[in-house]
Amino acid sequence: MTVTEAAAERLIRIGEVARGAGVSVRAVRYYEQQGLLISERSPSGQRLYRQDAVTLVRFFQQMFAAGLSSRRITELLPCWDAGHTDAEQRAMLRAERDRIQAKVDDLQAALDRLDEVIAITDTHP
Amino acid sequence: MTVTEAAAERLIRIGEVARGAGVSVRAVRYYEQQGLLISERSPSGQRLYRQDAVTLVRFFQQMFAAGLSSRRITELLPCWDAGHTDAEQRAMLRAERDRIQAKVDDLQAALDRLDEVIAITDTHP
DNA sequence: CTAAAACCTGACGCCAACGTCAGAGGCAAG
DNA sequence: CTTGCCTCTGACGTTGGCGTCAGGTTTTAG
Repeated sequence: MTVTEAAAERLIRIGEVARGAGVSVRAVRYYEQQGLLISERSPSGQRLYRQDAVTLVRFFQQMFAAGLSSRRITELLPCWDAGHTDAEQRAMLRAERDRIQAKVDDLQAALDRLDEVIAITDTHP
Repeated sequence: MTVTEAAAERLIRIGEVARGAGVSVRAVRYYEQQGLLISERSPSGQRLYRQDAVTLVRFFQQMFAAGLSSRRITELLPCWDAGHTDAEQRAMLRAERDRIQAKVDDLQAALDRLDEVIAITDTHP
């Protein structure tokens, strides 16, 4: 692989991104609209993404599952991309972390209550 | 306390339920509309709840936080109320339990990723 | 008695992450 | 060439757990 080949990375279309990350094409368009993804356009107007977009979309899914909004994710993306962080971003990171931890605790408590009932209903069928 | 006093339990109005459980009055009405709560009515039409409605509402909040829908909760309420469970209900209980467990795992993974970044950004300020 | 606080029934609004439909191009294979 | 799949823009629909406003009755405190 030459340097010029490395520079001219292979670009992929939206369908490949979607299949690769296990989401819908619509979702990928939505992410781009929200500023989470950027794409070049082919002469005919089709979106062309870098290959790491797949990894990125998986990461978005994980953050969504953790309750972060797309807006919050865009605000925190520089922390990954560039390693750049200011005080505000570090504060947001910790706030989100604490929120998720609290959520984990809540879920664990709910889980315990369900397990109680399951134990009871299994011994009284 | 006599038997008749015990039978004629003190009933509370919707505001007391809401304050007691830390939710809005609107939320309590919504729960009733969804079949999660039952109430008698005063001659003038005001809702009168049993005192344990407060505990019940707190429980609903916990289940909502765990991702159960009001519909699902109504389907599982007999498991608490009467201790009655059929095969279908036991299956739902386990399904919800597994779903919550999976969610906990997802959140934990997200938490770990955030902690990674926090560690990095704290050492590279 | 009266004024404030609490309650009632509708009914519309909200938000976020998409789903879905319509109508119109674009692109490789046989 | 045409068939069939992929992609485009734009825009409305969905879901759930409420918030909120309107306009009216009831209860309670002083």
